[in-house]
Amino acid sequence: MARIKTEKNTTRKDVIVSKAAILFREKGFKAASMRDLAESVGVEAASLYNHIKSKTELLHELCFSVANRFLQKLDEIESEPIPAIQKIEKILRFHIVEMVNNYEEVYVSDREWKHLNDPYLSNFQNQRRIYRKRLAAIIETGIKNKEIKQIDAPTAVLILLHAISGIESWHRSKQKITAAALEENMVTILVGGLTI
Amino acid sequence: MARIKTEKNTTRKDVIVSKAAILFREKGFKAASMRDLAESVGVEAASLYNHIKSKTELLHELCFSVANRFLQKLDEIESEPIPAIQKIEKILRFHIVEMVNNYEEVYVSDREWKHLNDPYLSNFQNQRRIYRKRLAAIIETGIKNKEIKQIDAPTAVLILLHAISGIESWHRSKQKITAAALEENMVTILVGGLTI
DNA sequence: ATATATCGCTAACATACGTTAGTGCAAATT
DNA sequence: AATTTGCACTAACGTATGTTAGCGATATAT
Repeated sequence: MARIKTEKNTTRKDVIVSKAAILFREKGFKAASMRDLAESVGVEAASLYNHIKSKTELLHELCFSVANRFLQKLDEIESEPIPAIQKIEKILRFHIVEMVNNYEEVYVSDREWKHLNDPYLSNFQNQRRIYRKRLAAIIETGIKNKEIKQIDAPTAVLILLHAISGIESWHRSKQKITAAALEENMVTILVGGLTI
Repeated sequence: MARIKTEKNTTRKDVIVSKAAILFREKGFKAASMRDLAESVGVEAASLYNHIKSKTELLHELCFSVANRFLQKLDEIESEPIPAIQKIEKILRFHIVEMVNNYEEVYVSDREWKHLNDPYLSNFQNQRRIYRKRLAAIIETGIKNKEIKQIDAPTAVLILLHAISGIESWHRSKQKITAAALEENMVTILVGGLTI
């Protein structure tokens, strides 16, 4: 009877959640079974339920912890007294760093939220919609101030966010450039594409 | 006993495949059941097997028909005697139009190929890898010819392809700009971001 | 009109799944 | 040292899943 090993300041639940992130990314939420998860944690499937309420709870946990991190950062950046295009660049860099360092969670939150159940589902979708609107508003400001090309702001947001999720391919690729180089390249192309 | 209705030049299998595309996009491959599909086709689940071999066959069909269309177009564009940046723009526009008009299939091919089985899986992954390398090669040429900024070509490819998959959000959004406007905006930002 | 192939139906299968109940050991608390 | 709590185990449940078998009706070909 080997217990789940925890490091300092991590509960057993944390261990399960982060193993779940890996699994959900690899296989997708639906295709990843609780028995898979149990194996990767080193325990029987039923034992997981001493720590979590349900499989979906794992997805909530992942999706909302990521969403909250991004929302908080947006609050912070929005209130800084800097030009719109610099705000966009900061947000972009934050997304990139998050996607590089917290790959599994961020990826799952981005791709698997469909499998949330109501009321969490509509909640998440709302947050997402609002988040994008706030980004679009920053871009609109940048357009008005002639920092940014005259483009459709929602389209620009969509490009930015999805381009970032492309870091998935970087993670999978064999011959990776460094994370720093990746960041600079992405900023060059994307901020360059927006700027007049 | 109502038969599956077919239009001219479409087999009953075609009907099933295209309904499957819709369903696989909505719910994901794993979460979409054959009983769901049967309902959307207007038939009992078992009846589907008079036309298809398996659920996975539906995914093959979708993934490879999309992949082949893109490969063929790339062949065509690669051999045109035009500057690299114009090739990239043409490919970009093709992707956008495909994603707009054949949304369901293209989306499924892009997001659900993980659930293919070998040997189809490795096959598909190979095609994908090669496709991206060919795009990267075009970009490299553009860089050498000083049409394109000095950037990491694979990163540029990753941005382009993933940005395009963002058209998913456009499809879902309530207040859509026109497809033509979407295309122009995307080209402006992305080609603009690459060009010196 | 008759024969044949097509195709949708019902019934059922084996399997995989998420999850619960109940037991007993080991760690934490007193 | 005694007691309580935490946690992993085995066993099993109900349900949903992909798929097959076999029957009968309808459309197609002769």
